[in-house]
Order: sequence, then C-alpha cells, then structure tokens
Amino acid sequence: MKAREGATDEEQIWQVVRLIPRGRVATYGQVAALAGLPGGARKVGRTMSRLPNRTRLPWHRVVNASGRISLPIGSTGHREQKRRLEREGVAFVKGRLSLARFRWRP
DNA sequence: TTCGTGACGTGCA
DNA sequence: GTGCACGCCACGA
Repeated sequence: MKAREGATDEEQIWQVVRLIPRGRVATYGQVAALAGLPGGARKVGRTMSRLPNRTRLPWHRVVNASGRISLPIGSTGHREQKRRLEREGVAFVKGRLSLARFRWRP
C-alpha cells in the first residue's frame, strides 16, 4: 500500500476546486494536474458528477478545455452552472467563455 | 473478464 | 469552427 499523506484523490480534487477564485474558471485537466493527478481529467469529471447538490464547493468554476460547460445542454446542471458563472461576471459568447480572459492562473 | 460509457484532452482532417 | 479517432481511467452490467 502506498502513503497518501492522509488525503485521498477525491479530497485533493475538492481542495483544488475550493481554491478557484470567484469570477475565474479552471479546466478539468488543470484541476487534475494541480491535484497531483496528471491525465486524470476524467476522474475530476467523475468526482464532480458525484457531488451532492448541497455541496458548497464552487464546482461551477470547472469547465472543459474548450471553454464550454460539459453538462448536457438543456440539463438543470448546465443552466445552473452558466447562471452562477454569469453572476460572477464570466461572459458567455455562443455557449462558450474565453479561457484567455477567465482562466485561473495559480 | 470483457465491453460500453462518461461533467476529459489533444491532434488532425 | 466541427467532427472523429485515440489515449486515458474508473465503474458497472
């Protein structure tokens, strides 16, 4: 077995997402890398999908590498994420946001 | 165990 | 810009 210094992969992911500032976004791959899981973008997505609706984690600040919301268009989650981001000042143009402008750079 | 699927990413036509 | 293939990893049928 290997030591994990107490934190599981999921906990690492939550920790990173929690650091994303208001009005900025991070990509799944970026979160994975910062959490020490290179190539674990999918794992981040899976972790997000399992979050309880009540979570206080800023999950809406995580988008895919194209600057688009990965949830199915029209789904409740998609609308919710877009609404929260716009309320933080993130502008969407044709269903897409500018990573050049809003990407979080730790 | 194999196969399909998914809140992903990158490269290329 | 759009679509597709492929790589990647975890899960469940």
